[in-house]
Amino acid sequence: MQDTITKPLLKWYGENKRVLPWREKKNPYEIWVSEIMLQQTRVEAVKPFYERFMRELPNVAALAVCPEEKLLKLWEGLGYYNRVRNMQKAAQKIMEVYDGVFPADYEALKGLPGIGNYTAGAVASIAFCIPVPAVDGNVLRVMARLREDGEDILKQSVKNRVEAELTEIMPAEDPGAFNQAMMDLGAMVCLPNGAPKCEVCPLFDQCLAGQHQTWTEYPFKKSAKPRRIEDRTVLLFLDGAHTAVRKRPKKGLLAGLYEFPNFDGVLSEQEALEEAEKFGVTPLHIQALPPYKHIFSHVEWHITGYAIKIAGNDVEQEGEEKAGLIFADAKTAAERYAIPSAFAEYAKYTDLERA
DNA sequence: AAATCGGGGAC
DNA sequence: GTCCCAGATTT
Repeated sequence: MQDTITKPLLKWYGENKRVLPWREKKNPYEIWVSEIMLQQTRVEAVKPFYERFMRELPNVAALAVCPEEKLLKLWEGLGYYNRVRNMQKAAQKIMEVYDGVFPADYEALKGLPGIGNYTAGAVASIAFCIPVPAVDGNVLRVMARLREDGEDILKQSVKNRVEAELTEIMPAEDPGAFNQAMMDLGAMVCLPNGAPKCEVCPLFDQCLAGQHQTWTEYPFKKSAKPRRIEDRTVLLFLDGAHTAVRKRPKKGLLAGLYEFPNFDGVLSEQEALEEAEKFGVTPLHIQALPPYKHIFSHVEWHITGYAIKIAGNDVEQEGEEKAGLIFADAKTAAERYAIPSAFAEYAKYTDLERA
């Protein structure tokens, strides 16, 4: 039973595997960084972030002591920002508890912040040749189709069962290749949307969904709860040289990142001007900006934007803080502060008055 | 078990 | 619009 899957799979992998930056080397740090970035994130999206991150922070020691602002800039636009904060906590733990050496142990890896079953399996198998499975969305899809298993793949019980099944058939020689082969198969052949390429699949002969052409039914996922919609109003303060940003709270959505001042609900021009005055600036003119819809996983922001020209003498110096706002040159702000996409959308209007 | 946490590409 | 991506953590 084992060979009917592993043999053709590994043969296919040897001939078709993708060339990826993190596959060139096998040191645990490089594997780990790639796996964290790849959580819920497509390979093509990760590539440029990975190259830059490895250049700036080439080892555990460098990551452990990196200032948070720099860390967030390196992650800016990648999303799920707790990933990088957890990664730094893990780096610090490795320095302190493991004397700077990555633990070559599955359970020890799972004990590091941000490393769950999947990532522990991936790092253990790829970097340390430990025969443990790495079950991600690709693997769950491949397995559901192979078995025509209609259970909800989001259920923990299903993940546990798939892990157990794979543990039985894992080859001891190169478990990393086996795990990556399953994932490459899911990403390149057993496609999530549209028709899978069953005609080139090395596992077609043992795939029930392939044989019965029932692949549209697998994997099954309980439909997600609809996102709630929130109205927000963003204010872009402009005095000809500066714009205003502020740091978001330490917890919750986009924690610790920077934003343009914004408010719950849809503010009228009058209300926006009143809010502006509370910051101690003198609004001279207000202009509506194009509305923008930003979609997160579980919430959707419908954003109303205003550009508000303020008196030039409101801001006396670069980087000045005033009522919780940081006034800075737009270009400087972009270089210094991590601004997530929802707000970066409005950064393109910072030179509005010069137009 | 359900909710939270980003962003973007493919259809 | 929908789906889903080399998921983990908190509630």
